[in-house]
Amino acid sequence: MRYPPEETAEKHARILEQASILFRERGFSGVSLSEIMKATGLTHGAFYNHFESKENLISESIEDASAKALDFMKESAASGGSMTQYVDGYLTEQHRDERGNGCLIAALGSEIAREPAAQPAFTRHVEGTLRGLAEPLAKAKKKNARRDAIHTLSSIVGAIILARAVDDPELSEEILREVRAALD
Amino acid sequence: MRYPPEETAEKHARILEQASILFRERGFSGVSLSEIMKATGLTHGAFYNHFESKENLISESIEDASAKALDFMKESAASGGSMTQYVDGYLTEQHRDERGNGCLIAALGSEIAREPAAQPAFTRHVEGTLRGLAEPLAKAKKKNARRDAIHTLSSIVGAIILARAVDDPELSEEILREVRAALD
DNA sequence: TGTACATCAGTGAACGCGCGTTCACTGATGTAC
DNA sequence: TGTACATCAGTGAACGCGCGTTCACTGATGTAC
Repeated sequence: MRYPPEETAEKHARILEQASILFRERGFSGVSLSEIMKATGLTHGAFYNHFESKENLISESIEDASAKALDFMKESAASGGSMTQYVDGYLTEQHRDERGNGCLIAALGSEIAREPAAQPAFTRHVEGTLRGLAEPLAKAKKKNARRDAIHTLSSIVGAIILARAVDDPELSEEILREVRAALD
Repeated sequence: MRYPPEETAEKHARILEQASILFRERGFSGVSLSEIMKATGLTHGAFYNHFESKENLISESIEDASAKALDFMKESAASGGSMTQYVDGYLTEQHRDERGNGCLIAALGSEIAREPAAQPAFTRHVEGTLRGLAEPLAKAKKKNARRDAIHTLSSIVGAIILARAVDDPELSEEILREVRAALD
């Protein structure tokens, strides 16, 4: 059945959005195309009208999620948000528990190395995030802006991964709290 | 065919070792039991003479790899190794490229949250690593030994994950170098 | 010490299952005249 | 403006494949007498 073009484009966007949420929640191999299509409200067969393959969807969904995340970062920087504010918002229990809508790097970082198709978009995302962190520091005439951005990003990504991996709620909270304190 | 008990125990240990290498290289769902058994020099059917299930193997292999890693850490601390030395050895291109023999936390951290069976052993491993990092600091009468250990572990885990994920060799080296510099 | 039998860690075929992908078919939308 | 046809994004059955797991069978080792 044929559909109006804007409806098709909207479905394409919805597939990308659901895919990027589910991938962050359960990893690339932990989510099937059927699940993604069901979450979009379609059946699995329709997938290939929108994408060439699962690999293709993976890289497009990272591109999409990255663009949204970098836009968000720029907005918050434009409205005067500091790096400390960004860090404090990042290292929260809410972010820890909302994998699907959270940081791409923390959710998929260790799987990206095994998905060559996703690496270019992911690398651009990391570089964009580093620039977003370093820019305000450089403007404030801080020394070592780039180094601080790299170290801060490594710290908060590592901290969220540890806080998510660990079984013990107290240890998990301690990790978030102490890394927040260390970076303030 | 029956085998001498020591031979059976040795095969059990070899399965654990190969599994922990392959899991670190390609993730839990990226490795099949057949591959692990082939790496051990056996056929897949023999697996169930040694383990109850794949889930069971996952948690035992983490326990095993954790014990080895913590032993190594204690030895290097006993022979006078400082935290800075540990960090500098951790943030190397060699460690980045040798996933299979490298840090458990960096290789599997973001997958552990989806493998409940593996969480208890992993949590003990994180706690043990933090203690191994904090102890020398506390002995040297440093303030905030625990906080520094948590922040340092988060930083180096995050840095290795970023350095592995990124496509661009220069950026990858820059991440390792700058986080080393920031922690010295 | 020798014989008979139980044990049990191997082998490899077979199982059901879910996956990514393909395909024949449907029918509303857009286009040509 | 009305009719005839091409388009194409859906549906859902079907494909081959690799997975985790099971099972009948094998035969050297350990045990009982």
